[in-house]
Amino acid sequence: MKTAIWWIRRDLRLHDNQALTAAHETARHILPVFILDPRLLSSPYAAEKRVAFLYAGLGALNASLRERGSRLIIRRGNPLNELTHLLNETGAQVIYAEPDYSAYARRRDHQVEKQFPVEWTGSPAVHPPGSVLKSNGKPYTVFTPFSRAWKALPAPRLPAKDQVPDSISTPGTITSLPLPDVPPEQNPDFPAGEAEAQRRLRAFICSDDQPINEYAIERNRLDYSGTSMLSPYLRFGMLSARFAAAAASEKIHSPSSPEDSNGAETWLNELIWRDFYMHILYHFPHVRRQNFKLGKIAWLNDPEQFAAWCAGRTGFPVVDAAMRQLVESGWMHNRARMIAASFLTKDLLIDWRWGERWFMQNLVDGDPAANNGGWQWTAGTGSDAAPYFRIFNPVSQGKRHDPDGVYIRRWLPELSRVPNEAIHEPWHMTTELQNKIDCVIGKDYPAPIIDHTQARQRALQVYGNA
DNA sequence: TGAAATGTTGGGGCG
DNA sequence: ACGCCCCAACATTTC
Repeated sequence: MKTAIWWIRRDLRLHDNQALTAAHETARHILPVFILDPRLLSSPYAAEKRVAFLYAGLGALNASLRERGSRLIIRRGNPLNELTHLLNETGAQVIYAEPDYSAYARRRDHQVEKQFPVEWTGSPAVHPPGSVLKSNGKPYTVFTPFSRAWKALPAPRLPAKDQVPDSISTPGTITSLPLPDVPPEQNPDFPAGEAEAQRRLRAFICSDDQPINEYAIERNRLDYSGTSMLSPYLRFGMLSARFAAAAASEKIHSPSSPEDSNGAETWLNELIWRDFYMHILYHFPHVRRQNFKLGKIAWLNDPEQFAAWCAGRTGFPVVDAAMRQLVESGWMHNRARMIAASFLTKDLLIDWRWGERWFMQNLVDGDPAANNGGWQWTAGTGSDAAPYFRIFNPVSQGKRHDPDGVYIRRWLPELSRVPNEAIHEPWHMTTELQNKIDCVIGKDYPAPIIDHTQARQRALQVYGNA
C-alpha cells in the first residue's frame, strides 16, 4: 500500500499510538491530518481554553513530526468533505484512526466509514467500550463489578521504547492550512504536548518523591498538589491512557516499598472510572440529555443563583474558590468539582445540565463522557451515582480538605486577611473584625446566597419526590 | 467519593 | 461505696 491518512482526533501523540503504528507498518507514505471541525469549535460546549490547548498541542505534534521528516496537515470544515478532498488529492487508499465515542463523533465516523476504507485501531480508553461486558453480554452499570471485570482483562503493557517510527514520509505537495494561532499565556499551568505529558507522568510515578505513593491520602487535599494533573493530556491523547495505566500497573506490581502500591491502586482506579464513563456514554448515549435514573426532579433553576455560582460569588468560600479556579485556570481539583456540583444541584436545585455545560465551557480537560459522568454522579441521577441524600456541607468539606484555607486564599484574594478560625464561614466574623481587615461581608465578599441547613432539607424533599 | 440525628457507652464529678 | 447525672466519644441509623 502506498499512502495512508492518519486521521488525528484525540490522539495528539506519537508514542503508543496504534493508528500511527498501523499506518506506518502498512503504508509507504503517511498523511497526518487534523481537521478543524466548526461544529465542534463553535458548539455551545466549546471552551476557549480547551481550544487553545488543542491548538498548542497541534503545534507540538507538528514539531515532533517535523523532526521525523513529516508534518501536520491542517484542514478546516466538515470532516467527510475534507477527507473526500484529501483522498482525491493524494490517492490515499486507507484512513487509520482511533475511535471516539460521543454521539456526534460516532455519527461522523459512521458517515466516513460508509464512504471510505477506515481502519479503527486503538482507543482513548484503556479498554475500549464493548470489551468489558457482563457474562450476559450487557454493559455494566455499577462501577465496582465493572472495575473487577476490567482488572481481569490482560493488563496493558508498556510498549517498547523504540516503537515510535524515527522517520515518517509525508509527500510535500499536499497543502495545509497554517497551524492555528495560539493565544499567548492562555494555559500557563498546562504546556501542551506529549513531551510535557511524559514528563508529568514520570514526575508523578518515578521521581524521587513519587507523589503517586501518597495519592490515596493526598488526592483529596485542595491545598496541596497531590493529584497528577494529567487530565488535559489524557483528554487529547497527548498521553496514551493505555500507557498511563501500564505505568500504574507496573508500580502496583513492583512498588519501591510494599505500602506504596496503595497510591498506585487508587490512581489506577481513577483511570478505570474514566473508562467506566466512556463505556456508559457509549452504551447509553442518551445520558448526555437525560437522567440515567430517577424521575423528573423539580429544579428551581434560578438564573441569578446560577450566575452567582458561575462567577464564584455564592458566599461559600470553598465553592467560590473552586469556581474561580475553573474560570481562571481552566482546571478544577476533583474534590472541588464534587463540592461545587453538589452545591449547584442539591443546595441551589439547579439542573445538572447547566453545570455540565458551564464546566465544558471552561475546562481544559472537558470531556463529554467524564464530565457527564461526574455531574450525573453528584446529582444522584447517574448509573451507580451518589445516593440523592448525600449532600455535601460546603463548610465541613472546606475544613476537612483545606484546613488552613490555603486553597481558598489562593483563589479568593479578598479573603486573604480572614483569620483561619473564620475562613470557611467568614459571615461569622464580627463587624469590627470585618472592618479591621477590610473584608466586609455583603460588600467585599458576598453573604451566603442560601442557608445550607434549609437548602439541605429542601433538597431532601424535592429529591424525595423524584 | 456525606452529614445529621439518634443511640450507646463509660469516665468523672458529686452528694 | 453507691447511684445519679452529665457529656464527650464513638457507633448506628436515617435522610
